[in-house]
Amino acid sequence: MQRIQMTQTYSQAFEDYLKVIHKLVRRAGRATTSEIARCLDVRPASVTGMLQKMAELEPPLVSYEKHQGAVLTEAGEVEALRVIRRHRLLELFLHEYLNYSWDEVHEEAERLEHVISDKLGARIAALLGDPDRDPHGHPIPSADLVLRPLTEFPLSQLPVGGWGIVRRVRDDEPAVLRYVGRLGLRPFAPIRLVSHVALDGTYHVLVLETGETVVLGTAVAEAIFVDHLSVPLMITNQSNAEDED
Amino acid sequence: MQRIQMTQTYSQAFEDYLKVIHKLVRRAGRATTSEIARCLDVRPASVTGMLQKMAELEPPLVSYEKHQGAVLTEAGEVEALRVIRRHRLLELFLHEYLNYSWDEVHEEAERLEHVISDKLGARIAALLGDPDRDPHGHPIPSADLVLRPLTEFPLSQLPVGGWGIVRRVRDDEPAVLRYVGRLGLRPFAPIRLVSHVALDGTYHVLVLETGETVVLGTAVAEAIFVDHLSVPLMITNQSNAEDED
DNA sequence: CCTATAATTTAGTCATACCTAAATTTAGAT
DNA sequence: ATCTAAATTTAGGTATGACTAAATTATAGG
Ligand SMILES: [Mn+2]
Ligand SMILES: [Mn+2]
Ligand SMILES: [Mn+2]
Ligand SMILES: [Mn+2]
Repeated sequence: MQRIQMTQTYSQAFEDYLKVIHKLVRRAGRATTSEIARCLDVRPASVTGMLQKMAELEPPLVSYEKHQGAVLTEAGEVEALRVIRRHRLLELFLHEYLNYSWDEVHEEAERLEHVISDKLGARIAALLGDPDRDPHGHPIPSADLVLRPLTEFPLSQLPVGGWGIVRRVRDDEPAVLRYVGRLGLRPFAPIRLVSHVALDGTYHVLVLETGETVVLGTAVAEAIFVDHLSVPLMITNQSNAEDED
Repeated sequence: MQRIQMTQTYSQAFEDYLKVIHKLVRRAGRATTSEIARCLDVRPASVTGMLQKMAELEPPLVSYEKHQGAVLTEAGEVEALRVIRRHRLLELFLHEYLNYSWDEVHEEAERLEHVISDKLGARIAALLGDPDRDPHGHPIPSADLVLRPLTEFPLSQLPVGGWGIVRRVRDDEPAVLRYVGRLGLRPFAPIRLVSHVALDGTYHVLVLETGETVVLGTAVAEAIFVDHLSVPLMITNQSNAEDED
């Protein structure tokens, strides 16, 4: 009568490694030991040990050769997307139903993502109407684990004078989110990079909705991702990437 | 600027031990090694090791002497009630907002109870209107961790011919919950123990709302807890205990 | 090609939380 | 009071997933 657990389940640690490797592979083609260590705040020696284990599982979650870093296998990709989907659905759920602000959702989702069942994930998705963006604008993999390709790039790479539309903001620094939110730089906000002052590394950005021009440092300008907008309020596409969460 | 984490946090294993010890101490005055082992489905040797650790923490969570079993300390009682509150709030939340039936909530809550923050617990409680019963009728400790004393006793102890009102049902056996629910034996259902057939251990129970008389075996009759009802639809109190979750 | 530096891996520990098998203690029955 | 059966503890292991220190490998400049 009991249905067999078809879905293999992995430890919290493996799931966090998978998410980080997924992000780094997207960004750079492969995930190096030291980058993984930095992202997870563990020592590189610990990463080596974990990569060896993940590569020797049946099926292997990563393809790994000494000194060459790791990439995800098909199985690893699937698991990574499952965790990412749970994470982003949870973020949106906490935001929409439980009064969480966008700077509070990430930390809570970071723990919940490892313990919710497929059933709960599906119920949350249904309640939210099968959404495709989390509160920071990150794309949510579909139920069949397809992740929309990213076209947006850091605000800091917008040409001076160019218009853009905010697509997403890195979600792992609550203080950045609160600051950026206060400035009106939320997903779908049209902006214009008025100028870039190279000598102090600041970006002067017009926020169309408020009419204000705000001044951003490098850290913040690299945490905000935008698409080109040829004319204000007209949305276009383009390609490039780099991300968080 | 960051608030220091005032609230000590314990491992999942410790939290599950605390819940079980709390239940057993309520039931029998103390929690023995083998009872704890049975409840948690681990070996008694593992329990001894955990009790030793819990007793040596600062502050200790249990008071423990070799061969004498354990009781909760003040700190242990507080932590136990915090986990129990999270568990029962989660059960009700899953039931009310996410379409979980009463036989599905326990398993999911069993994992979530260890990872939700105080903040999330408070948001859920607020959304539910600070409830005092979970879907099985179990009392939810108040925000300041007061647990209403239990007055109900197993249906099997109702005198033959006596009226009762269902107060709660053990929640750890989904099949029992589905069965009992189908019979109409849910919290607040008035019933009457029509007869007890000693020779085959069955209980014949009139369910007032349906008008049906159902026949229960010992296992089910001991999983349903009731209060006396002097006359149908008039509620009274009484004392005794024994429980689950 | 050679070397200095950075990245990575290896080796050896530690803590948590479980296990089995063997030894010990307690309690109940005579 | 003694013995036996049940409960409990001790001893010795396993698997995770972290760490440090030391050894090794890769890479880039000269
Ligand atoms: Mn996580
Ligand atoms: Mn996000
Ligand atoms: Mn639990
Ligand atoms: Mn319950």
